[in-house]
Amino acid sequence: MPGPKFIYEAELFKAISHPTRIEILQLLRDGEKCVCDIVPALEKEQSNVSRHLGLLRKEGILSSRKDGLKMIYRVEDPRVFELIDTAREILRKCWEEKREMLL
Amino acid sequence: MPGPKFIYEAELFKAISHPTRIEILQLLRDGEKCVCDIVPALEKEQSNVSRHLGLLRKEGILSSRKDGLKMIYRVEDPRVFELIDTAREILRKCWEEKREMLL
DNA sequence: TACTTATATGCTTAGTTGCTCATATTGTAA
DNA sequence: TTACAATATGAGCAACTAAGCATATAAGTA
Repeated sequence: MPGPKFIYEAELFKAISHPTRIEILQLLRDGEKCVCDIVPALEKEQSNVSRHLGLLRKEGILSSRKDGLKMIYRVEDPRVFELIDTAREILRKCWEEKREMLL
Repeated sequence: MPGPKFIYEAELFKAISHPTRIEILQLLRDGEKCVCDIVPALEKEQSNVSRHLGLLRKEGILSSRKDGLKMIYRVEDPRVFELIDTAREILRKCWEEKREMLL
C-alpha cells in the first residue's frame, strides 16, 4: 500500500461527494441509462454531465458500453446506494436533533 | 430544501473524503479522544489536524467537549463507520475484479 | 460522399482546498 | 502576576475542481 492510509477510501468518497454525481447515481438506481437520457434529466450542460460521468467511471463506480451512437452507463457495485442511503439516515438524525434543540 | 438536490449528502461525503479525516474517524472508533492523543497518532502538524477536526465538527460528524486544557472529540453517529466499512468492501471487490482480469 | 446525432475533450477562468508558519486563545500552575 | 501547555485561527500560497464554451471524435443516415 503506497502513500498515506485511507487514500483509496478517501478517493471513493470524493468521487461521490458532488450533488450532480449523486443525482446521476440515483438516476441509475433502476438500471443502466444512456447519456442522452441522463443529460435532460439533470438539466445541466452536456459537457458538464459528461465530465461527471467520466470521473465516476474513472473511479470504478460506473462502467460504460457503447450501443451505436449511444454510450450507456451503469453502476458497478450496488453498495454505492447503501452509502447514499446511510448518508441520508445520518443527516436525518442530525436534523432531528437540531430540531429538538429548538423546542 | 434550497439549491440543487443532494447538496447535503454531497457535503457529508466531502467531509469524509480525506485520508487524514478518515484516519481520525478510525482513531475514534473505540471512543472519544483528546487532540493531544490524536495529533501524535497521526504524525501530522498540530494545526493541520486541528483544522480537520474542526471541519468534521462543523459538518456534525464529530462533537467536542472541553476537559481542562484538553479538547475531547467523539463521533456523533456511529453509522459513519458503516460508511467507511462499506467503502472498503466496494474497493475490495473492485480490486479483486481487476486482479482476476490479469489472470 | 456529406450531414447529423451522441458523446468526449481542450482551454480558460473562478472558486475551493489543504498545507505551513506564526500567532492568538484558553485554561492551569507557580 | 508570569509562565506554560493545549488547541484554534489568520494569512499566504500552491494545487486542485467545476463550469462553460468551443471543438473534436465517433457512429449512424442519406
